[in-house]
Formats: sequence, structure tokens, C-alpha cells
Amino acid sequence: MAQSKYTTHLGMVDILPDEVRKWQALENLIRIEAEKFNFEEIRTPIMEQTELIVRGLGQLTDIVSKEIFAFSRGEDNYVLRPELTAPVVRSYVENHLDQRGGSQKLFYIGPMFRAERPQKGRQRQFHQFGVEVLGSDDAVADVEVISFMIHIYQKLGITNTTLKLNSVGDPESREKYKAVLKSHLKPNFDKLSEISQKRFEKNPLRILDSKEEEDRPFIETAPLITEYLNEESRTHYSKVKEYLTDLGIQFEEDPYLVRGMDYYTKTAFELISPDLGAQDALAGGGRYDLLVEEIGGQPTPAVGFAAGMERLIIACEELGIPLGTEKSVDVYIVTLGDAARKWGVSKLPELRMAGLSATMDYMGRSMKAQMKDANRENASFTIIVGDNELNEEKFTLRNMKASEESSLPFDEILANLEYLYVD
RNA sequence: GAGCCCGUAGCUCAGUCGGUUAGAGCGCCAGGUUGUGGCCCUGGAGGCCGUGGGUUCAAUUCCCAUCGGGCUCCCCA
Repeated sequence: MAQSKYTTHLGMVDILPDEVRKWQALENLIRIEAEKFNFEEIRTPIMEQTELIVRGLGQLTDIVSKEIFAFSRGEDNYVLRPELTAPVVRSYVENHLDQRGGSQKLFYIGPMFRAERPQKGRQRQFHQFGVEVLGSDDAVADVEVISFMIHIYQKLGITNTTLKLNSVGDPESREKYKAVLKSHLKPNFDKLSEISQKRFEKNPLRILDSKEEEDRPFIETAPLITEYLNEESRTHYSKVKEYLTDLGIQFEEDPYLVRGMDYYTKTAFELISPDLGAQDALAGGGRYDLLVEEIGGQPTPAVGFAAGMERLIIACEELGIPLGTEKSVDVYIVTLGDAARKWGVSKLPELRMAGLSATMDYMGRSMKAQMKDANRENASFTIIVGDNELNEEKFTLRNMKASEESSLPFDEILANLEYLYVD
């Protein structure tokens, strides 16, 4: 491997032109489909105040305790955003978006940063798209959010996914359940894994999510949170399930599904794909009815999800789903000699103003090399110009796919090519 | 934070049981066609065999370290 002096940081990758075409195709799809759901795009800064992320996600979460890129400059503390729910909520509060009336239905696409060990489907700079609906406590909002998430994958043809669903309850239900869970685990506290022992006081729900072998017997016999939901949470949960069923969206209830951020309440969900390897979550989200208030706004119920762009691309590749188009150019001007070259340079702007994409050789190469380059660039047409053409004021228009040529004045060439950009 | 695997040309990979000028396919450049691409033929450029040290008469090959990459655990998108 020839090493270059400068490289990207660990877990941060260049997205090269051939890849970018795939990304653009996905981003276009997401924007078009979001519009159908009447979600509006929001863009927030890459960096936030550290305190927002710490308060928003929770001091004890893995993300905050060991995965954030943070630094300070003067008085200010900066953090590269590890997710976008807290920043979107910050923006909602800071910009008084509630004053726009109704519920706010927002979506985003952009880079996030977490300082983890990279592996398949996991990078330090990665990209998510997602949705946040603020201002509604109605189960319809939960279901619309889930529906949009599923919709994107279905549009692409990724259908072998599993939607996992749970309710982690509202604060009242959760406190009650936490107490029950702790008294269940307490007698065997010493037998729990080290990490679960740490979580016991601060966030016992996360113990349910443990994959440690020694925790399994105690998790399996633990009471389920869904049995301890109060009236309100239970009703909300059953409405979500009812709407999903009506929509024909299959789901799998998973009472052990507990998500990594502290802000979740009631609905929690994840979309899993068997095509991703160890990192099998395509997307995840849930309701967070307390976060807006936590960040300093009026109490505002909200629900959202985030999905991994890289994992989406992996899934498409595993399933053989083509993304984006081949690179191509409408017209490649092939020139012979200085006069022709000058003519070509002067005609490129006219072609472009007429709506065509157009290019020519920048390296002074032979005609054969220019033709080869035109082929490589996937040019639909070449215009071949030499002294003969300049004298006659008729230029050779070659259809590269059909290998047919005609000799025409430049105006007629333009007219002939018009159909290329009609749509 | 822990474990496993891998570093030879731009890419994918051979190879050297330690011994003169390190190979293939693809890609790139040029010629075959003094004005014509995709196929074919010929030629060319391009490697301190990741880096440093050790063993040896001799290291790309063996040993150690280091750096880089990949996968996994944990957690998450």
C-alpha cells in the first residue's frame, strides 16, 4: 500500500465520485418522499454546545460517556453532534418553532460523529437521515414516523426487515417498573455482570438490553415493563399497534427493547436487517415526551427516528439494488489543431446555455485519445472539428451509441440535440 | 477498553522452502489506423514487497516491535 503523507482520521472516509452518485440518488429519494409526508427539511450546525448533548442524551449513556468528540475554545465548549434529536429540539426551542402553529414535522440528512472503534456499518463520521415530529402526543404521530421510515426502505425494495416495537412507558409507569425490576434483580445483584451492576441504580432498564451471558437468567425471569404501564401509556401503546396493524405494517413486540438514549418515553422501535452483519440496526427511534422541557422549552410531546445512510447503502448492495446512474455527458467536443480547439472552447458555453452537459479534452491529446476519453465519459454525442469543418462551417456530429455521423452547421446541431434535455 | 485476521503496482491478488533485473489480470499512457471510441494486437510507465530494528554472508521472505486496515465483543445508525 503506497502510503500518502496525510490520511483521513480513523473511521472517517472519503466518499468518491462513483459513490457520491449513489448518495445523491438516496438523498433525492428521501427528500422526495419526505415531501409526500409533508415533512420539512431542517439543517442545524455540525457542532453544538457540549452541555446540550450531555443533558439531552444523558450523562450515563455510552454516547456521552465515551463517544463524543468534544473540545473547548476560550469559554465555549463544542461537541461534534453524535445524533440530531437533541439539536433539532434545541432549534425548535431556540427559534420558537411552536409559533409556526400545529405540530412541526421535520426531517434531516447529515453527518454525525461518534468516537467508536470502526467496523462494518460503523464509522466515526457517519450519516443519518431522520424525522422529528414535535407537538403531538397522538399515536398517529408515532405511526406516521414509523410509516415514513418503512416507506423509504420499501421504495428501495428492502423488504426483508423486522420492525421491533416496545413501550418504555411514561415517567410514572417507568418509576413503578424500575422499582419492581430492581427488587427482582436485587437478590442476585452479585451474580450480575459488572456492567449491569453499574447500571443497577442509575438506569436499570438498560440491564434488559444486556447481552452478557451471566445476566440472561435474571432477565428472562424479570417482569415485563408492558405489564406495568399505566392507563395512559397502555392506551397509547395499543393505539400504535392498532394503527400499524391497520396499515399492514408487520411488527414484532420486543419487551426487552430499550434504546440507548435516556430521553425515550412510551414508544420505542428499531428496524433490523439480516443483511448488515453485526451492526444490524438500519434505523431506530421512539417517543421523547420530556426532552423539550429538559432542554428548556415548554412541555412538548415528540417522536422521531434516525436511520443510518451507510447501513442503507450496505443493505442495497447486499440485495443487489442499483443506486444512481452511470456518469455521462451529452456532448464531447473532439478537436484537431489549435483553431479547432479555440472553436471548441467558444462553443462549450453555448451548449451549456442550451441545457446540455458538454466537455472537451483538457490535455491536448490525439484525436484517438479524445475519442477514447469521450467513450469513457459515456458521451452521447461527439462533435468532431478540424480544419475541414471550420472551412465548410459544417461540423461532424457523431452519435456514439449508434455510431452514426452527420455533417451539419452548429445551429442545426443544437436543434438536433434539443431532445436530449427535454425531460 | 478487549480479542482475531491482514499489509507485495492505482485496484484485485500470485510469488520468493532466505540467494542476481519481484509477477499476472484489470486500469492508465502510447502505437497498430498521418481525422474517429467501444473488440483485438504490440509496447510503455508504475513497487525502497507498510515502517523500524534483529538473526544471517544474504531478508520482500524468518523473528520482534510499531503504524495502518479489516472483522468481532460492547454499544449503536
